[in-house]
Amino acid sequence: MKETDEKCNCEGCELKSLFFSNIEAYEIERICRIKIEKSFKKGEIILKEGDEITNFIYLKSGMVKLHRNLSTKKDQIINITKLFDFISLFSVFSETKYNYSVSAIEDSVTCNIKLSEIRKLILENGKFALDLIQKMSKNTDRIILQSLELKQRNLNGRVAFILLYFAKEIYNNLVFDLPVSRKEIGEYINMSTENVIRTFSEFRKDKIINIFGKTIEIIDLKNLEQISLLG
Amino acid sequence: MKETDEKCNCEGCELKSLFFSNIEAYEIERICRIKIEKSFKKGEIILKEGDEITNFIYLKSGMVKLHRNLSTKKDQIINITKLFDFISLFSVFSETKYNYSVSAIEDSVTCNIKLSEIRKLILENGKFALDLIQKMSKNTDRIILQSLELKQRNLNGRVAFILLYFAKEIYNNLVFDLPVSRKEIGEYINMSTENVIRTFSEFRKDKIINIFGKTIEIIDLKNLEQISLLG
DNA sequence: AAAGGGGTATGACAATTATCATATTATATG
DNA sequence: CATATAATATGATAATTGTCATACCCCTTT
Repeated sequence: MKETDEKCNCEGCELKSLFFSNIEAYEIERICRIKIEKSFKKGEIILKEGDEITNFIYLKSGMVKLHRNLSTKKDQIINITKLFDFISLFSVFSETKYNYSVSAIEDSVTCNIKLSEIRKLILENGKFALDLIQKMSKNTDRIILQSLELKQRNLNGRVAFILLYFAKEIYNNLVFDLPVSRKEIGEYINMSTENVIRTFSEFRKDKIINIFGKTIEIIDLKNLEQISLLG
Repeated sequence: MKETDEKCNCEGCELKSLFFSNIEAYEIERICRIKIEKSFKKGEIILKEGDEITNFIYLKSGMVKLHRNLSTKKDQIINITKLFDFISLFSVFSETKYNYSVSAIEDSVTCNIKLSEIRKLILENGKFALDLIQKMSKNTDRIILQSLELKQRNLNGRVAFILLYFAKEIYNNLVFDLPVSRKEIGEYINMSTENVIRTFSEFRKDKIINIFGKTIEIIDLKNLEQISLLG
C-alpha cells in the first residue's frame, strides 16, 4: 500500500458530483487537504474485519471484493465491485468496527476521508447529506437485491447470473477476463469450486460460452439470459 | 386498512428520539399535522411491489414481513421485523417504485410521512440527517448480515438460526408463537416447506424444542445454538 | 531440474435437499 | 353444521449439490 499526498487532483473523479457539487469553495479546500489517496496492488488487503472504522472510503479506480471470514479455510464474498463505489459501505454509520474485509482484486486506488469530516459535512450541508443518503442506499440496495436474486437460483442459474453480472455491470462487454478464481466465484455465489468449474465446462460444451483460462466469451447471450431467468 | 387522523400522540413512540429530539418546536408541529397513522389487520398488505414510493413509513406497532414475488406460486421473504423498524426501508431514496411488498403478519400500525417532508428535514436539519443515516444503516446492515449468515448454513443450521432469531431478537423469550406458517419460514430461509416441518419434528424428537401448533418452546438452548453455529 | 502449491478439470460417489404422494388436523366459509 | 381449503406431518423417491480422488498445468522456490 502506498499513500500519495499530492495536490488535490479530483477533477477527474466522478464522485466529485457528490462531494463537490454541493459544497462551498472553502469546504472543497478543506476536503482536499484532509483526503488521503492510497494505492493497493492486486491481492493486497484494503481493510480487515475487526479494523476500527475511522474513515469513509471509496474506490477511485480498480476492483475490489468485500468478503468475510467463515473459518480458517472458508471465506464468503459479499460483493465484487468496481470503479467509484463506496467500499466502506455498510456498517460505517452503525458500527465501530468493520464486520467485513475489503481486498484489491486488481490494482486499486482508494480515497479516504475521516469519518468525522463526513459527519461534519452532513451536519452542515443538507444537500450533501441527501446526496450521500441516495448514493449509500443505491449501494446497499444493490447488495441486498443481488443476494436475493442469487439465492433463489440453482447452480446453473447462479453461474449464468454472475457471468451476466460481470459482462453487463462490470465490464460492459461480452468478452472479459474473470477478475477472480473459480474458487472465489464459488464463495461469491455459494457453491463448491468443483461445481463452478463443472458448470463452466457444461456451458462451454453447450456452446453458450468460450473459455480461455480466465477469459470468458459469451457466445449465446439469449441462452445464458434464459438460464439465469429460469435457473 | 384504517386511517386515524387523531391529534399528535407520538409521546409514546420510540422513534420520537429520531424525529423530535433534533427538531425545533415549530417543526414538530408541522410533522404532527402531516403524519398519517394507518392500522392494518393481520394479513393485510401495507405496500405492494410496484407501488410508487411517496411516503417514508415506519412500523409503530405490530409485526410485518418484507417480501417479493418470484412467480405466481412462489414468494421470497426478505425480512420479518417488529416494533419501530423502518419498513419502507431500502429503495426509498434510490428508487421511485418499491421492488418489494410489506404485509402485516400481526395487527400493525404504521406512521407515514411524505418523503418530500423527510427530504426537507434532511436538507434543513443536519442532526436529523445524521441520525436518519445511522438508523437506516443499522436496518440495511441487519438485513445483509442475516442474509449472509443464513446462506452459509445447511437446513438444520438455518432452522436453528431462525428459531434463535425469533426467540432472541423478536420475542425475547424462549417460548413464543411463530408469527408465520412453516411455508413462510421456508420462503424466509430458503428451503422447502416439507423440510422445515421435518426439521422441526427432528428437533422435537431430539428434545431441543417443544411444539404445540404455532407455539415453540426452546428447551435445549445450548444445543440449538450449537446447531446454528456449526450447521 | 526437482519439488511444491495453487488453479483448473473430470469422474465417481456420498450427502443433502426437493418433490411427490398421502394422511391428518385445523381453519375458514357458506 | 358441512364442506372446502390451508396447514401440518411423514415416508418414499428423485434431483441437486458437495466431497473425495486423481490428474494436469503453470508458477514459484529451492
